[in-house]
Amino acid sequence: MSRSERLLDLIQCLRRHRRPVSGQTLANELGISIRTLYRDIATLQGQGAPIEGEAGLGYVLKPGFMLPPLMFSDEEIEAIVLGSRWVAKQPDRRLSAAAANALAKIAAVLPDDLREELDASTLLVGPPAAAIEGIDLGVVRQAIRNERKLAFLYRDAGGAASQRIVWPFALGFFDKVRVVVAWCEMRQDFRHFRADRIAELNAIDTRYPRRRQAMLREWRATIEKPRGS
Amino acid sequence: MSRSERLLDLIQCLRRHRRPVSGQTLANELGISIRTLYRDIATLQGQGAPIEGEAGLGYVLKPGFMLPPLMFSDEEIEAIVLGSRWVAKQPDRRLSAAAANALAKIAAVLPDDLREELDASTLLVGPPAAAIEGIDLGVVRQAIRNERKLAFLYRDAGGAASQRIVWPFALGFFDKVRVVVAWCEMRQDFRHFRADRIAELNAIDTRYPRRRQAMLREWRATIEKPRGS
DNA sequence: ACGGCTACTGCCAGAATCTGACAGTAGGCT
DNA sequence: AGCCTACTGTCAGATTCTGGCAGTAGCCGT
Repeated sequence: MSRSERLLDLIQCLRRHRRPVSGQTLANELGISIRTLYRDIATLQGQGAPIEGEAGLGYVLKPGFMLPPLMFSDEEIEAIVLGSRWVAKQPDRRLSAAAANALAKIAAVLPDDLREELDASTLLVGPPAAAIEGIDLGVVRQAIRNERKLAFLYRDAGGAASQRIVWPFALGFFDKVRVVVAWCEMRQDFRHFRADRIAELNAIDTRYPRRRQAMLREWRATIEKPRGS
Repeated sequence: MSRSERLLDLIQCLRRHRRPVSGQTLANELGISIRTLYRDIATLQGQGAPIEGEAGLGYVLKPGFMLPPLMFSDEEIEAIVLGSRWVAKQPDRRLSAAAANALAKIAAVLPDDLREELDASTLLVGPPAAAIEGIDLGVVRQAIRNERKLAFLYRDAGGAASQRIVWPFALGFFDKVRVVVAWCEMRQDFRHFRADRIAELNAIDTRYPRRRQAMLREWRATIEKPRGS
């Protein structure tokens, strides 16, 4: 196996183990000596891979995704750029910043003439959906990722307000509104909450008792065979 | 310079030259012998790069973008995936297919557990903006890329129809409608055309006399200091 | 404070790979 | 027919990679 292939394999190995791994273990998995492993790690770090080693513990790959070399067609890259621009205009600040960063990273590796074409690109996205949301959707996304409960004050369509504790598992992006999809403890059922009607949002540190993916599947089943509308 | 770096350089070289380049030229640019160049080309082709060589002509890189290894944070990859999903739901069939392909390519290189997370991802995009456009926006995008004229029948807000010949240079994606931005030969001015009011679209094979980017800049200047609205 | 585990570096000889040169085949272009 | 080019095989020398050894330093539990 060539060295460059092995370096990619090494990243995959590090991703498999979430906890710190000793260099010796990695060397065994790759079939190389410990000395060579140290050299490989140094090479990867030199190329910017966020690998951390601590004496007495082992190596960890800081969260992040290393994409290996990939081929995209013109239209595929156009699609990615257009999509990222759309996300960049969303009101969710953290996500929008992430989209802008991703765009910058992609632009940075394109040759000059193509970068210009992207900068002055011909696919434009309309103005941000001017939904004024008082809450930070980043909190919601984090709660979803970590399967944590959320508490907030909800003002429904009629104007009546109620305090809710919910188990969030999805976030929907519609034309004008963003919707938190969650299990509502009060109603004991799946409910959708428009982000612009949520106030006093607080993350609760307790994990909710079900798996996010299972809830998502169940919820999908209920909306895919609708009986009413 | 290490071999793997040189391979990336080789791709950049091929991208710079749009027309076929002889192997000898490339070898000179990279400072290697012609024999080694052949080996490098073979290696790249083995890794899937779309390089074509023809005897008597030279090498061409088929259009497409090879992205070198890139690091993205969790949120950046979430942003890219969400954006691509949005594009995948757009009515422009070719672009939407491209977005789906790009998503598949990204998913293919992620380790299993992360791929699952993406598949059952928690960021959803609402139903496609149900604008029924009778025309193929792919034709418009291609005309923009190649700086070619377009002819179509346009029905304006009042219902009056007129035959137009325009120089398209941008495509705007708004909440519900897509808008072609172009110089209108009839009005001798910049005009916006809603895609759902365009009929009998035909690409014309003649190039329009101005540069797309210059028109885009000029048009931007006119809308950034609006006097009316 | 101690020993065990680990990350990390410098060094060196053998192994593996890469490289350039030459010779030769085959295909496109004028 | 002649020129340019892509491509392959072979081989010796240059380059790089690799594994083992020795040594330094940091984290950990006892």
